Amino acid sequence: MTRPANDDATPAVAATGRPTLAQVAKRAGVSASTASLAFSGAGPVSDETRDRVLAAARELDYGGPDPRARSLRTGRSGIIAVVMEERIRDGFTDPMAIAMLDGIADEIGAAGYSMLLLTDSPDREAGGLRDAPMDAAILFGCSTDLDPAVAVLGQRHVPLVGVETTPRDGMRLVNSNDRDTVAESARLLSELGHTRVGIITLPLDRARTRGPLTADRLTASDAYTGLERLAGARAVFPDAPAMVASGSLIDEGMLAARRLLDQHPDMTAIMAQSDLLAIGAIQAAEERGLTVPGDVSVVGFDGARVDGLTTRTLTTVVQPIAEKGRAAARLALGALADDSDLRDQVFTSILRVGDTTGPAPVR
Amino acid sequence: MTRPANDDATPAVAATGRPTLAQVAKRAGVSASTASLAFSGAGPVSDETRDRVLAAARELDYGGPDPRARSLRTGRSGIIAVVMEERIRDGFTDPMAIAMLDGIADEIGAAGYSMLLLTDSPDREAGGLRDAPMDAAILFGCSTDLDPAVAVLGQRHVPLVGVETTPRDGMRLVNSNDRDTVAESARLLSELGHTRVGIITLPLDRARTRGPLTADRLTASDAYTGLERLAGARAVFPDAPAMVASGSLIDEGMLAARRLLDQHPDMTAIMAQSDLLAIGAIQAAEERGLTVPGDVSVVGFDGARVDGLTTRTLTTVVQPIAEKGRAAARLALGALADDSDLRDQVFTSILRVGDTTGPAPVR
DNA sequence: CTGAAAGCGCTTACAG
DNA sequence: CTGAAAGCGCTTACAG
Repeated sequence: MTRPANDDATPAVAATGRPTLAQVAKRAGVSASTASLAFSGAGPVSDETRDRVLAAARELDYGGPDPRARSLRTGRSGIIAVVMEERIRDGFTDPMAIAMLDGIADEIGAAGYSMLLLTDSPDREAGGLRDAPMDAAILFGCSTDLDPAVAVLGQRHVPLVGVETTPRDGMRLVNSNDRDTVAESARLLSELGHTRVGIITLPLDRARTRGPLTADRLTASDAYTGLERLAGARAVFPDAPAMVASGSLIDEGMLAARRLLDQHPDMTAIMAQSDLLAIGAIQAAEERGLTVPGDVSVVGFDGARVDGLTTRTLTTVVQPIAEKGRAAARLALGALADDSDLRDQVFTSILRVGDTTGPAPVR
Repeated sequence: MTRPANDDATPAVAATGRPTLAQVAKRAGVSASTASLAFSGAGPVSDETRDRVLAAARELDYGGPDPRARSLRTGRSGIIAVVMEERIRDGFTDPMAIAMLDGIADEIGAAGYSMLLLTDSPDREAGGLRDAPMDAAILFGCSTDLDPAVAVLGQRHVPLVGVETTPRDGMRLVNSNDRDTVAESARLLSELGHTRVGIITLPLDRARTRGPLTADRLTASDAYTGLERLAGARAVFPDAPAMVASGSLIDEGMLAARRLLDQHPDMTAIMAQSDLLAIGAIQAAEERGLTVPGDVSVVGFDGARVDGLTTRTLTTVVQPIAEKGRAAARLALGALADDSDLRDQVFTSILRVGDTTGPAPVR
């Protein structure tokens, strides 16, 4: 196997240092078009020719067509961005976020796309929302303050899909009927005789401020998920006091429940906006000698398996989280394919009664 | 403000449907080069000209230069890939993975780069490792079976950084001295009089097979992290029985510890390869009436705060996980900048003695 | 089945 | 401070 001399006008090495398709074609003695076809399989190429091209590629250590050039030419980058509003650490603290991401990755990967993880900081000078290549974007998080990101991406004409967000022009939506299902779980409590009920909410602002939910904070918030679930609870218990957590964490649930129980010692039920918060609430109740559900009933939200806690079955709302992720991905992919029957999707969550709710105690 | 008529040869609308820089330049009455400069700020442009260009962009609803074209021209995509060997759900179950990703995102974002999340399936037809645009890649996970991914990426001439992986040609490394620190924690146990010690390891194969660690499984495994930590423990306790967990989870720690304690009722200490596994081991001990550290000492690894468990301080090895992520990102970024003082980095983890270890009980 | 040509949308020397 | 020209590396009609 002697290597043919490099005796042509094409530069021996591209500016980048990597070999190019043109060089491979030349060495294989075919045109660039044929070489391209040999790699993509998009057109008819004889086996013999294809072998020659692939051999030449091997000899030149060519790793395949450059995705940058390809994406310019085809108009597709093969990238779907997932935009979260917070740092990775915060966003992924919530197991629900992971599960949803998993659903997204699943569907996107199957379609040959990759997932770009972006943080919502439109002020950042370069990179990120403003500059990253993407064919579509999925926005999610705890749903506060998405507007700047939407503006930047909208101006770039990137098709947008929102998960659990306020409806917006030109943005497809994936939601679930949280408000209704939470109301249903509130009615369950009501039927069990509970009247003094407390609420623990997800973060309601970007700063994740912890503390009692005042009227001011309520009007100032646009955290879709938290507000929807709150509305569901208050549809049944209009005056229920609420404590805002700074994240979906067991520790936060404990903190919030302690304050709730301090301020309202006669409280007989707690509605938490996530399972982790609910577990924290149970721990807080138990640490002051209250039994669940004997003295206090606790309702959660999510229906996730929680690592390390196999002892009890939470009364909770089970949401199809991975399926929501998959639906968001399909919507994003569909927007690229100009799929005309793209429609907003509303998923149904289901109330699952476990062993953490019971009749209100008679005092 | 009347809009000038479109009276030129440039097509009114690009093939993609989005306006182009050329159209903006034309409308502003400047050359494409000047328009480009107005956006990038890379050269001198008079304020007046820049304003005209930006105004034209606004009128045409131009969202800024197309990243695809830019990246072809500049040779940079602005993307750093992070490659995990498993599905998102599995990879991110481990809070350590999240913390590291956070460190990576931090550093990458500050440099104007974005993070592409890839799963290691080199067999996938399109997309992913083979086709996604990227300027460099960081590989991590529980470190099994990275070779195919490395081969694909290497052939594409993508600079590679491995975190906790076996050294490989042409790949920068970020590691920590796990083996030594685990050995140190083993010596602590030894000095406390423990001789019958059990080990709970991280997954040792891709399938995350759970169960006793046999000689066969040991030789078959190439899970860098787990093997290193195992070697540290066995340096002090050569014959310590080990149980392989299928993930870094409290539940898994419980399962493994139960089996360990069943098979070796006289065991007085358990070394777990993660804090979550250690917490599970504590729960397993306590559920059979053993006290920690009275009857059984437990050592962990990671030094992470675990949500919902504020009651005790684990004896563990604290590793600078986010810092490792940042270092990996700097290495990747450095490779792009042809930074010549790029060197493999070895971090130091530190043994932190908590309240889960004590003298071996006299029986 | 193969090749010649055009062009995706930009940025960067270079000249003025 | 501004413009004309070249070219990044591909893929896709189109013609043969």
